[in-house]
Amino acid sequence: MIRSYHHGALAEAMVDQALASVRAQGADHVSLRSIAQALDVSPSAAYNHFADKDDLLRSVGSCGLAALDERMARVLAAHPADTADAARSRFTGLGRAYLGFAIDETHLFQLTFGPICMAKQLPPGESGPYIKLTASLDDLDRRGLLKPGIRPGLDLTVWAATHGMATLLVEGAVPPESADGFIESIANLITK
Amino acid sequence: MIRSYHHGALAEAMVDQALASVRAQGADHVSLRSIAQALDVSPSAAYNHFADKDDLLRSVGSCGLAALDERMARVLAAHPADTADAARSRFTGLGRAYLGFAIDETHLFQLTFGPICMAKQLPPGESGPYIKLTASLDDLDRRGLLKPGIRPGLDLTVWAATHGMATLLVEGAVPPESADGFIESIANLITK
DNA sequence: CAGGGCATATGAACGATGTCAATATTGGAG
DNA sequence: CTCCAATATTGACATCGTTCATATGCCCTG
Repeated sequence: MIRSYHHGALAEAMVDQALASVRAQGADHVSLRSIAQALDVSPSAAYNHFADKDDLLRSVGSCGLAALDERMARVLAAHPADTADAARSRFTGLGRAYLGFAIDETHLFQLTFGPICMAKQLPPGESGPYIKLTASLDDLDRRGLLKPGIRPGLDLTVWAATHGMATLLVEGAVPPESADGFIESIANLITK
Repeated sequence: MIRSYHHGALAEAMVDQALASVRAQGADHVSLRSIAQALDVSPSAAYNHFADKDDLLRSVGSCGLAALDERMARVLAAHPADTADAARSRFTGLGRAYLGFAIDETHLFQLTFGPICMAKQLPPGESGPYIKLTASLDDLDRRGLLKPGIRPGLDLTVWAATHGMATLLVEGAVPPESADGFIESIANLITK
């Protein structure tokens, strides 16, 4: 089939194209129609695979979350897990990966953690990034590297701090150079 | 003039109406046309006073920032500034005001700190809320209540943390009940 | 192999939106 | 009183998300 009437894998193709468009222009400036046009498909074809434009964007957001998770996974794979120094490196590495994602993939970050995707999606407590954060804090705690008595609720505190810094970076409220210092600052606050 | 041809104060009226609409439905679901219709004015009348829809929304965002600043100012006015205990109360009070604004005025918060308003606006380092935060940290520092050596860069760290928690609250990623515990957790991390 | 059903795509249409150009109205300064 | 500049209107355009009726073709049944 040279150019079959049926596309065959429209769903994936649309997510891919939407992902590229979001990366390039940001979710607000991406139209269903332009995505369809890029795939040589009629605009209404999308509705066989997605309920909404928002439904499609949510799929793109999942890719964003996966991309972030992969960055964090790479950090864990790169650092050995044995020494105590490594425990701290793993923690700061995870933080830098989070902020790096925000800096490198501004638009995708905005979609992934924006209102469209956050509503009606899995509780972030079960997402890969959050689990990795929790595990890293547990690791620090097990080795006695945390300041005493601060472990309860620390997940949320650190997550909020990192996520907040990421949004400030994304909005240009703060220059990218401040990212590393911020991570170091967090690490200094929670470790002895 | 009973119903003059000219409105007379369209600019302010549109900001007021837009503010109300944003509070009710969120900035994404507010249209220029509906605002104009609510004021019995033609849609294009707006363009005598605002360059864009975004330009109008930026004015609404300024109101949001002002509302937040007022909440924080009320906290400072309510707490006496003399005792050392009060210094800590002022700090946590400021944080609670910030999160309270996010919880009570979800939509307005999203607009005020969203991409539309953050771009092309005053650097947040000069905004009322940020200045109040800095002053509060200086106060704690002056009284020797901060952990030693952490003051440099603390503004950014605390701001990011609080702002991050606010966005998580706003997106429903975290329940409102966790707000107070979060503030306490931050205070415990930075004070002796 | 024939044929029919079902998932998939099309096309035209609707209502709404942001924006602009041309025109009309008015209050107030000279 | 007259005329101007500010302000509003009208009408139009392109674009958007979405829906409905219709067309297409692949696979499964007989």
